[in-house]
Amino acid sequence: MEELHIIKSLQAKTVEALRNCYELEESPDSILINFTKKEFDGEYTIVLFPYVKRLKQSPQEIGTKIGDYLQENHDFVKSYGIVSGFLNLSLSNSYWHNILLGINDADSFGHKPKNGEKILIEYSSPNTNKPLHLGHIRNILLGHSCAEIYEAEGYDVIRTQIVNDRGIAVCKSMYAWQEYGNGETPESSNTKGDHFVGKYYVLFDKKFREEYQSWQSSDEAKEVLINNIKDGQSDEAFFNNYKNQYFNSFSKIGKATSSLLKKWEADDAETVALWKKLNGWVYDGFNVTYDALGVAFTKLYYESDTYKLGRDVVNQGLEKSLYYKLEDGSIWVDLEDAGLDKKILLRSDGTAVYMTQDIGTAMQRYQDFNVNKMVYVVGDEQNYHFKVLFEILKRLGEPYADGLHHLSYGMVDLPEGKMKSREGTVVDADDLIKEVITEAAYAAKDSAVLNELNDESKSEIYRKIGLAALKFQILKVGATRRMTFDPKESVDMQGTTGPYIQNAFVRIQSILRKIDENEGASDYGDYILNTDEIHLLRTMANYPDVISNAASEYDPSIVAQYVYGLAKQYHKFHHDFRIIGAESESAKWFRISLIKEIAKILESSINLLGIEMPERM
RNA sequence: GGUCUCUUAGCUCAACUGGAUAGAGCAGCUGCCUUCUAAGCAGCAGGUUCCAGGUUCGAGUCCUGGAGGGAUCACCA
Repeated sequence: MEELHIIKSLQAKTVEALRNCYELEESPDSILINFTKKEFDGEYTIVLFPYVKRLKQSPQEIGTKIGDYLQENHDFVKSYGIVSGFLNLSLSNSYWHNILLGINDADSFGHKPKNGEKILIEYSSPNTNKPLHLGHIRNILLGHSCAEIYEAEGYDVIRTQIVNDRGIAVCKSMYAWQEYGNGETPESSNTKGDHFVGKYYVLFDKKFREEYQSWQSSDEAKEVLINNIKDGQSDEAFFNNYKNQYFNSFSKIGKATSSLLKKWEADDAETVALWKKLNGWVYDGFNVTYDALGVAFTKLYYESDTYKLGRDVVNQGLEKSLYYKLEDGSIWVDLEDAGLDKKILLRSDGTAVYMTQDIGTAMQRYQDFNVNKMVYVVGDEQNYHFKVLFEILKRLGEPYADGLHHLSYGMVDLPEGKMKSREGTVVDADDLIKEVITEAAYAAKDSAVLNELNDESKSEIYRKIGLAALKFQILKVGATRRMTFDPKESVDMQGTTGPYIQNAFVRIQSILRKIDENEGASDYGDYILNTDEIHLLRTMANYPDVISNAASEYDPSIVAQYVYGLAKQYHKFHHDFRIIGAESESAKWFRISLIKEIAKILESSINLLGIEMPERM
């Protein structure tokens, strides 16, 4: 369906015009074509400035020549107008009819055929010691949406995570549960598993602080204080700083926790069983949240499996003298010629650091899936880490090194400022999901349409609407941007929101339900489109490019802006024009096929954001 | 302090990657439901695009300097 690619086609015709009129060879991509501003006539605008100097003619002259050429040689160009340096083209009525037919014929308009390429996308990747929060939601939605977008673009997509299931944090929950839990379980306490384990993580912290507090008045503490305090430092400031050292050197429960970690690393059966039990609860909890958000994964990677990966690769790098070894045995890579620093890859005791694991994991994934592209959806606080990782993989000559991308998204702030777990301002994912659904139900309480439905259908609709509000609010913001999330706005259902878009779809469905399909569409080929219809078709025809653009930018907000724009255009059209009661039979049937396709594109594009359409609302 | 990054209407965000008079939503004010779903539409008001220079036909967008926020500079992950 090349004909549907209006801009590409116009670029090609413009190249042809420049060649035939001026013997000027231009590449199609260099021809700048925009949507015509609404205050001027026309649909597409060719920017003429670039040729003014080279052709030594005025924009008026160049525009006239190209305009005349296009009009004479390509009958789909109906007319043109020149305003300052812009050549505005109007396309013919039959051309727009063909566009609509083409969209209708397309199997799944906007989606590209399989291109045989694979892409792996890593997202979510939580720690297993506390429940998911608002920050994870942004991560998950971005990752899931990118996966959908790449699938639409023709890729095979592997959705994955690296679950941070090991380390001292997990052991804290384990210790606290063992010590204070009295055998309590998520079932016995009727608590979601991740929240249950998170409770013990918090409890650990509380117990530790209590222990630390009382230790501070001991003789031992006084001695430490006298020997280590800096001039001018208050006792309080000293102890605040000393927390980690206390944990490692003096704390009873700190020692107990470290010993759990050592036993875990030594594969102690009892410890591993405890670890598995708690992590199992956490996973049960996470899965509930993933289900609620409608996301799933192809394969999960666990740090407990991968944390030893990468070490032998480091030794290989050492042999190729990509890396060097210090006297203490630690191994480093020097990336200063790439504008980066020196980075440790193996500790002096021979154990791996985070970077090493990531090298090993990337290789593992390549082995597992033979992918040429890998995307990491990780917050922008790790920008430097990924620069280094990608540079190292490049130097190792990994075959996928050019296909690596860090989808670096900005942190989510609240109107009051940053989320801080210490101050209890972290927005819990499950609470938030529940809240938006409740709010959607509340907003619908007076809806005559919905009140006719049974409870099950109603709550399904509330779920779709509430999640749409939440997801759209997050995804409409450019992925790399830091964003402010106002919970009050997330339950807003008016304006630039998910429900606004759903409503456009629902209004179409409502009309289509009233159509008697048996009546049969009369031929509407002679129907003369009005400006609003042409502009709708122009937006619709742009959908494939929007997907491609969103994919190459790794940015779902491009799709979000698009689908909002289409919904907005439709709402106005719906308000201004009658469809069933149109002024003529041909207008009626043209509009019916038009809105059918609008509905399909609205649904298809909002699905790329992980949002579902209700039939009624 | 070094490096990276951000700053657009009262608030939250756009601006097709250098193109026409910088656009939406929210909040505020005003209209429009016996007519296909008003979770809608239309209107009013709101701007020195942080500041100062530079590049060119043309700058919110590019370059330099400055101000203010954020991130990061571990043998943590």
